[in-house]
Amino acid sequence: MEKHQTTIKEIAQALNVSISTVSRALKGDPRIGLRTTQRVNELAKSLHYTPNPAALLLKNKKTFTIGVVLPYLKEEFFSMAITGIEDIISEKGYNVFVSQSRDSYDREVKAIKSFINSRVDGVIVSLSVETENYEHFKELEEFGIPVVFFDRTPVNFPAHTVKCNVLEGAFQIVNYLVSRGITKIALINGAENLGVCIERLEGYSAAIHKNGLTFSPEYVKFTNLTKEDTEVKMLELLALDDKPQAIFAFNDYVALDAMQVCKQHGYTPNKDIYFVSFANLPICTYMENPPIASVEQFAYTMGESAAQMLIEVINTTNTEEPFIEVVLRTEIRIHD
Amino acid sequence: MEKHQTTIKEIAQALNVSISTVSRALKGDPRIGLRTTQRVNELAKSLHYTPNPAALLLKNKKTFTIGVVLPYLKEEFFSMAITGIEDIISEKGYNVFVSQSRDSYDREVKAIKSFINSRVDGVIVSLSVETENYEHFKELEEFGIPVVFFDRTPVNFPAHTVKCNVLEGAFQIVNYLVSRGITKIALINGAENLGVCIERLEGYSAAIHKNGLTFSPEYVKFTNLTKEDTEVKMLELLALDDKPQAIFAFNDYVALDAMQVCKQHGYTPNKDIYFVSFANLPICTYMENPPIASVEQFAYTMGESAAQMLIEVINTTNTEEPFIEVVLRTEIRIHD
DNA sequence: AAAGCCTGTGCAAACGTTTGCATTGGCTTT
DNA sequence: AAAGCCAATGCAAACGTTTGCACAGGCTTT
Repeated sequence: MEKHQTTIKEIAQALNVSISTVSRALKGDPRIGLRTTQRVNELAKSLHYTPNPAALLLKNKKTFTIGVVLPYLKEEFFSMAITGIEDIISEKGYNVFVSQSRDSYDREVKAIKSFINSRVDGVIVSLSVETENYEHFKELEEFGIPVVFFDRTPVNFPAHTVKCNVLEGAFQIVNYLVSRGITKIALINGAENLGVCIERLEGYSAAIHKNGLTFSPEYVKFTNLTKEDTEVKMLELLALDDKPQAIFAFNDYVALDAMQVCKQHGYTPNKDIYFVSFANLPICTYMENPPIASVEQFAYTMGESAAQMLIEVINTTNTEEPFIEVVLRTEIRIHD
Repeated sequence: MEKHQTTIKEIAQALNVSISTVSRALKGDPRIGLRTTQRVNELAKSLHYTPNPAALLLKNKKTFTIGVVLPYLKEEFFSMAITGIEDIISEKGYNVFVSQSRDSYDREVKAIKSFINSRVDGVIVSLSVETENYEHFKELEEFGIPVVFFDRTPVNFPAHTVKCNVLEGAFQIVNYLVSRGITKIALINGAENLGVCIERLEGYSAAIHKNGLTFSPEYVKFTNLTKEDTEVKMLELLALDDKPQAIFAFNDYVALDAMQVCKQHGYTPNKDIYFVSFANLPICTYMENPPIASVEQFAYTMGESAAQMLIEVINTTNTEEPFIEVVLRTEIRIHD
């Protein structure tokens, strides 16, 4: 009903001073007399005055809004990351637009365009599996909107990034398996266009070689992360003459999907076939049979760190800064 | 680097016409000549013109932005609901601000205040467990910002709401247990100030009475939804002389926490003690031992429906509309 | 007592749009 | 050939702020 929003002008009229006096009084400008400043602030408070953000933007060219595009909120890794982002960003007085790409390139592009339209001050992205083309981020650049990528970062496209040391994590976890006497280790990786997948593969093969094992291409599968595709790839592994003793999965979701296939075919996960993965989702603590080890991803920290970095970049006037890359340390967790 | 954003004014100068002509041409005003309209649109496109939202807001008093506050994104119910919201809202050209209350009243209030500051066109809320006081929503009302509540709706506070028929669902699921010959049924409910909890209790006791069983107060517990509190309440139930044969949990998360306590004390869930719950999270399909039955919550549909309702309310000029209440039908799912 | 100097305030332009109300000029009427 | 008309366009105010500059009046200097 009371659709009315108080303006500076009304305060000015009520107090019989000029608009500029009110404006200055509200931000504590020392040129305004103490008495006036007080009266203005009191009235503003009692009238529930809040500055109109549109007017501010028009003057300041700043929306105090950032956009976040990530694959799926329902994946605990991402919902935790966004919590980290939210905590940092809201502390600095910003708001967060959230958009899910659901691993679709088109949705990701649409989200970015919409962020451009609403003139966000910056964008945080974790790429969809489908994304191979980075034109939409170049467009962002043309508008002077900075971007920070986290976890799923682009390949051959210099940018501000936050990720964990995937290569090292993959290396360590494969090493761990070998140390337990397991030598036939398969990898169910994500799509090859994601940097994090390439690094997993590199870490995996480095560990294989370092331990004097032979790298078998038929042990390396790529899934597009859907349950269906993961099932297909797992079945292929089970159909091999020389079945793997352990599966290193792209993340816990892939591991869970793969484990189901095992069960359906009479194998007991982590007994007949061991599983390890990336992510270490809290939800796994509820499982009967979680992967026996996983590489911690520090989702919350990654979100915080990306947000922190974005704020810094936004506040940097010098536009020709070099790109910042943060790599979080690696930790592997043993679950049994 | 190219921080510049094209304005209508620049297009006007380049084409040697007035600003108003450009403005009208861009929106296809029939008063502008075909030739001019074409030239304007071409240039606008090649210059990547997008209208400045601040200027639009200043004129139209509309941000095409809505705010969503909900407890935890990491709970699958909420992340699915927000997907439904996003789908509807983005289709209508709106953007979504997301904020998590993490079941804290203070955070919820802060989120609402921040939405007021940024002049969102509407707000969708699912209450925190702590919320008993609705002043912050009254403030929203004073600013003429409509609110729609979903799932966790307020008590004794008339508002637009979307929820499922919790009472009926609770009734049916308790009935189901009784039909399997189980008569000693405990309820681990959420906090009493949430309407959805009151309804669970009502449905539970209705089913108890209808089946001629006696209602035992010591079988009814309230948890603040934290793992710790749920554990305490579950232990209390296990300590009873007359232990319950089945637990009806507030939702799947509470059920999972309670089941862990069972296991730690040597009881096998769904064998020694049966579990049923609300929510039916997809993640439960990965569990060894999911609750044997759950009440479907239709998270995505609820989100869609809330968003749809909000858009309608926003577009209603008549501010004195009665409050709309949508109640989704109930379905229970049997898992064994 | 004139000159200068603070202190406190106001004016008006600017930000990028939209829109009610002119204004222009060519064409059709009579 | 004057009057009138319509199509096409332009002017300027308004939305709520910020801010460089100007101004008034009282006070201190000489």
